[in-house]
Amino acid sequence: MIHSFSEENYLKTIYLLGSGGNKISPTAIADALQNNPASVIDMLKKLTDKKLIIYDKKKGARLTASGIKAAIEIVRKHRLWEVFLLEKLGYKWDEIHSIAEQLEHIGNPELADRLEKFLGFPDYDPHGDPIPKADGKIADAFKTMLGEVETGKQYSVVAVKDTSAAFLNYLQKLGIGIGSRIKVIEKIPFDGSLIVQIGKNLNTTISNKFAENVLVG
Amino acid sequence: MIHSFSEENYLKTIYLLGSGGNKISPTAIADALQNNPASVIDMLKKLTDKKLIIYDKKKGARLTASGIKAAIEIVRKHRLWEVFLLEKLGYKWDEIHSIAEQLEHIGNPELADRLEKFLGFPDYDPHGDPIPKADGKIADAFKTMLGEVETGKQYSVVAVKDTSAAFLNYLQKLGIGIGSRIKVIEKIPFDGSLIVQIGKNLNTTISNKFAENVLVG
DNA sequence: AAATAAAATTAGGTGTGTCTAATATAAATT
DNA sequence: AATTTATATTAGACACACCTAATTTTATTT
Repeated sequence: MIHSFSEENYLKTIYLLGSGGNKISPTAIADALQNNPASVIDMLKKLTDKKLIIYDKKKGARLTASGIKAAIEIVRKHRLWEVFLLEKLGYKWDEIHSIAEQLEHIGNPELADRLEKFLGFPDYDPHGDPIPKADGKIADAFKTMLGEVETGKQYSVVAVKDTSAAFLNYLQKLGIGIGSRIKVIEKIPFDGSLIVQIGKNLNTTISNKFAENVLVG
Repeated sequence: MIHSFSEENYLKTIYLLGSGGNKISPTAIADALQNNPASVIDMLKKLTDKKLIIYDKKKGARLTASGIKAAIEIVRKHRLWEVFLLEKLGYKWDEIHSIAEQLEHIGNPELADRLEKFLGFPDYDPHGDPIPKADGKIADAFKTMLGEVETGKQYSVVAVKDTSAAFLNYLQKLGIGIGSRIKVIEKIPFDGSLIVQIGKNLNTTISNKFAENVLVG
């Protein structure tokens, strides 16, 4: 089954809104898609006809099995392309999302699998979101903040939350990137500062605020 | 200036048809695009309004300076993505074109340059067509058939023409891929067969037909 | 419960890019 | 040159995905 660019965006949006457990209303979708509830209703009808969703005014929109399958494929491609853009093309964290929103719609049956292999089967994208596997299985969202990990244990940086230039520059200065090995040596109770070990560099002190923006696993 | 997916396809088509030196008529474009001359006329009007082409019934369609610039950008992206798909994702020669037709429309100002750098600034795509540089400069089409080269001189395989499974399997069996070093030792006048040296393997005999489908430089 | 506010829906319309069918123009053949 | 054939063009229509404005339904206040 082939879906249009636009249909794919609706499926993805419904899927992502659904993970929050909330009711997926036309207004919620319109809000996410930055368009009009009337447009959403039109598309909900079309997706219902194609048996990709079930829509009920009370319960909102819910994906059918084939709708979930299609949505996960798109999310999978999106997150794989994000890894590619960051790791291979050197884009910054805050630039990859919008490009991946285009790339996720490229259609070829083998593309996701080949890309995944080329990237070394990454489990998480640079924002810390799990990359669905070819069979549709998805790991738990991996979102442990550096500020919350156990002292003395070795972790890998899997993603960052802030995308400001100031933050990214500071990351670079500290020599932290995705995949960097990091260990919290000591937590300072007074202000939540952390004394950490980054790779081989011993005893770097970082602020609480900084630690909240680094996701590790 | 941002152009639609469809406009980009017209610009690219006009550009590629133009390289043959022929008059670019609405029917020729419709033929290349597999659509209707009436649709083409509509689009020619739009492209004329946008000053991307000049259309004259007698002379056909011709790209303006800005039209050429836009077209070359698309061709550049197409050919870079083809290299990526072949070399990095391991697609076969005959699979990459249709995927690149989609990828060429991904819009981001830095994408072509970053991709080009990642691929090591390739000069030709896997079909032997030159990849336009960032400044729009394009090398001569590189299309010397193995059957026409000088005896005794070392060449590199830059592309292949045939895309059949039979041909590609045979290529693999002979140990020939893009970048393979090849030297013609002797040409047999009777049937045009060639005795060649592939890499370190001495004295492999290949047919005339085979040699016509291997492009070297 | 009535009034008000918010959300869902319908009706009708728009731009884009396509189409078919009809007509006009140009080219080729006799 | 007249006829036939091919090409170019116009006119009108359609699917897609969106829009605004009006209406209905549902939820929230009072």
